[in-house]
Amino acid sequence: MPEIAITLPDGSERSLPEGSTGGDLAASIGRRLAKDAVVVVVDGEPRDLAAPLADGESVRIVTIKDPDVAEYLRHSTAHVLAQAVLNLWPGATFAGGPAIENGCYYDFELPGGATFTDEDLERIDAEMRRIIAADQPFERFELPLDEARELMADHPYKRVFMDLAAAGESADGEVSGGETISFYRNTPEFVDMCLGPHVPSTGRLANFRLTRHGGAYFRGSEQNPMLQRIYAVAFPTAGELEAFLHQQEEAAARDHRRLGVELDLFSFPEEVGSGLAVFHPKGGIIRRLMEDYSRKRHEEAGYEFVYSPHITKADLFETSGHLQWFAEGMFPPMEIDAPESADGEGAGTSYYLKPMNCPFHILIYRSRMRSYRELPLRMFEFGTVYRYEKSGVVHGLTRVRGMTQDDAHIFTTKEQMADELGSILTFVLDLLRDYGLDDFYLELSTRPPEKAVGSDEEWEEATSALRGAAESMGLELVLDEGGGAFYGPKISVQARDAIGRTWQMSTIQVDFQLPQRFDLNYVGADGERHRPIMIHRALFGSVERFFGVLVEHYAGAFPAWLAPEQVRVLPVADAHLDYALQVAAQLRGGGARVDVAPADETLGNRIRRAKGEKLPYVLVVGDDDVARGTVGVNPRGGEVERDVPVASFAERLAADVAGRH
RNA sequence: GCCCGAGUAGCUCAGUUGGCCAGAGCAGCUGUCUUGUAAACAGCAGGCCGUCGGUUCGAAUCCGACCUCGGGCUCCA
Repeated sequence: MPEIAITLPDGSERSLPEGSTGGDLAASIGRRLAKDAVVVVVDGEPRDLAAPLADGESVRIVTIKDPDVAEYLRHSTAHVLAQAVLNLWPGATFAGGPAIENGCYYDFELPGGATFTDEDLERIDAEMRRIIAADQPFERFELPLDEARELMADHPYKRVFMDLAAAGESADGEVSGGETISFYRNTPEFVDMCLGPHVPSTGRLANFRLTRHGGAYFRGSEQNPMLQRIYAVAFPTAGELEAFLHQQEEAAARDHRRLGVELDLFSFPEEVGSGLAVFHPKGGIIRRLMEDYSRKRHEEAGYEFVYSPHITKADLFETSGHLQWFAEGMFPPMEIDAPESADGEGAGTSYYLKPMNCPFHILIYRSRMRSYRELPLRMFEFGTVYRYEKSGVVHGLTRVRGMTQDDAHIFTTKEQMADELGSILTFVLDLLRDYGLDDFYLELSTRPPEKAVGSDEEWEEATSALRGAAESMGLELVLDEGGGAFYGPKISVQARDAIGRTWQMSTIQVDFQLPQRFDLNYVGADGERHRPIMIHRALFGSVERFFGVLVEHYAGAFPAWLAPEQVRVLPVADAHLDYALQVAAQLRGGGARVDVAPADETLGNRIRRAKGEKLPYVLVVGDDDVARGTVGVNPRGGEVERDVPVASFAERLAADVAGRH
């Protein structure tokens, strides 16, 4: 029998009979490997274990232990999900079902426009486990386009994918544009169109959980019908699934919406309106400290502070272009002196709530002639803006309709731009670190393919300046090709929090458009007028959002410098109250935020309350302390210490605050 | 904006197929207790059952609209 030669990743060669598959290869190496093999990667291309190998190919066997394997498991899990739904809902049809981070989803259309319920997920889960227990094989086959369309006669969305691919357009990875269409068959009844590869059989899939269901537009467009999507998470091992679910629980316990209520930080009164927050006194302390520190650092970094009103006449946003491009995201206008109240003479004036601060800062710039000697000119404002976010997107403090941006606009010459971008980025990252975030990556968004203002040279110059600044930070840089706004490229800073979630924080955006629209200029050393370049820069993004991120990052346990109440002094009995008040006064004299909880309740209960409120320090004072001038220190997350002199505790607290711990 | 779900006391939740006075725990208040490190005891008070309309002899419960919240899609200048 003729043999083929296969190269393995370690460079060694193996001979196998012609027609051997990846599975045969694994079996020829070892029984254990054959059992653990999931797919093979042939000359860089993933394939099914059952696909025949050819002479001279390089093959890597992907096993259950391989980090790449999750993607295949997830994709195969999606097929099982689809089969389960089609089994349970005769007449249902299905659209796309890709693997995604941590799992997969599948989109369906149920007969009669039905939707899924939570109970349905349980039924589907049970059916999926039945399919997995049956250990159905994934069998690949290919058909020419016309036969493929025939096979999917009952599934119009699948045929849309085929047509898209045939027309050379993106089919969302569901099908490629070749001569034939590939399918996978699990049972005589269930076939799904798919590029593959898949695990050899459904028995390999066990560690999944259905998580959510909801509506989703076909191919993500509001123009298309809404399908019903089911999400699953899936992992190679039960341990990974458990770990993931545990992490989800941990994240839920940190949810700033929940902690905001529990810790009495902020609320969203229904009477005020959706997406409009009020900050309670404890949240107010944190917010003020955040803002104060930011102001101090901005002042040191050469920013000048400006202020602007919350509303303005429509003209300003006509000039800026906001009404042309973003009117949908703005609150509707207030009509002042409308025609009916002005005896029909003349049009009324429209005032808008501002969605951005930049036009105001531009007017300040333009209020007089500017010299190159003034540049870079850095204007900073905690500017409150209002955006009419769509009703379905408002979410806690992270997506609101009224927010305060820590907004700065920097006007520079073209020559200064690169240096300025570098120092802004350094400034931003340093400041974020002071707030306790220290794990970042950067994203560079470049010119969008279609609409864009500014010349190619300008884009190139600004983009490379941004890239240079980003690279000099020594951080991971992700390219977001074509993801920039039409008016200029940008860098966004993504921060990973204490449990590894990423949040988009600061953005640094170059703007070619507004200096033009407002005809900004400065007089250069040559006596000629030149156009400045404008950089938009927000560090927190919005104070509200950053507040929410910090709540989640710290799980509500704010470091001493931000904690609303840093210390609570608990007298053991009434007899020790005077001493407790004295200790509190002494600490307060050093600038600490201290309260005393009198002995109306048991000590244990007062400790419990203070712990629930996540105070950095609880001090207990009794007879011994009164006698010796000491305190008992019960630090958050630490061991109780007795007989600590008040002065040394005060020093410790001061050190915490100074070190932002 | 679209699809699904939910709104009962400050918070977390019970409230059977529509049937008198709507319940609990925690929090709050008042007493008693005076305590050395995560829940002392007793009592009191607290709700137009999200809002408006409808069905009904009768609505927290059924129907509709609206508001708000949660999940998903789209969006996030």
